[in-house]
Amino acid sequence: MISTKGRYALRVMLDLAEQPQGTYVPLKDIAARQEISKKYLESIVRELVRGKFIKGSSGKGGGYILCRRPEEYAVGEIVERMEGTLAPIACLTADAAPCPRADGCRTLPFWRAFDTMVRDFLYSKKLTDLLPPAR
Amino acid sequence: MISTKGRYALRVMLDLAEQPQGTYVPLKDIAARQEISKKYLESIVRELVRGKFIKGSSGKGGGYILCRRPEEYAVGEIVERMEGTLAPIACLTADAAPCPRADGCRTLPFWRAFDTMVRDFLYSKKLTDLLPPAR
DNA sequence: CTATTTACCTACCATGTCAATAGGTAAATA
DNA sequence: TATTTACCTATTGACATGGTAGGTAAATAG
Repeated sequence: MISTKGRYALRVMLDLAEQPQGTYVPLKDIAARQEISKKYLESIVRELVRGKFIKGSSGKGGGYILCRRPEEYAVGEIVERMEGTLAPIACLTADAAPCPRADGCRTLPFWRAFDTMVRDFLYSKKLTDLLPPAR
Repeated sequence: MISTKGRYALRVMLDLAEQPQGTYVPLKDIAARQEISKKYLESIVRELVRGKFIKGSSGKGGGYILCRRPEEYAVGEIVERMEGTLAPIACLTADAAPCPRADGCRTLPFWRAFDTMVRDFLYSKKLTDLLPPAR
């Protein structure tokens, strides 16, 4: 299951994509629109900043803004960043120790195929694919 | 991430599918072959019995046996049984409370499409698809 | 220069799940 | 009767989840 971190992050990104571009959007407003605790969103948004997905600006008139155009974000990279990995099993994470049973494992090729399918799907979808068509 | 419950259950089912059909296979042997704690496997196997995937027989000469032919099991039903759900988000579980934000939710249709793709994949794969071709 | 607004940071916490282990009882066979 | 096997309940330690509390730093408006 995708945790709230990944799901909320996606909603924040979509919220930003729907605001007038080029202006900073205060987290307070995002929290209100999305009906998510602002305090909790802070930790999520911080991670998005670290991942160079969005940029923050302090002080009056500050807030957050997208670093790229909405169509340049794949849903997969946002979710992957927040969840730490998209791998369905530990054996397929980037830092997984080589498994001695891997050679004869009946399930490994299956999980690999599953992993590939999930990644292809999530990385093929862009932020704009989740937004209403006309502006 | 798929938990060990789902992954181990799949390995147990495949192990049974690879043994001579029609004979009861002791859990001790499965645990040894799969290198999984027999004690832990007990809880997994119990769930498989409850789900009518396998059948147990006590006493000497006892063990576990498949209820159907290997090609009649979808991987998805095994994993779904063990994990409780295949849904990627809580909103899409069978017992989910209706969400008041569902109508305007930008992400719900996306997660629904994701869910459908995952289910289609997992239910299209049969046990025999994970086994070596010739016997 | 002061007040306000905003981002940004560290620490903490309650709850639940995961992955087991411990220690049995019941059933079937040799 | 002894042995083998399934089957059952309870417990545990570690960790992740989904937050909250209470600040500091930066930027702007007045």
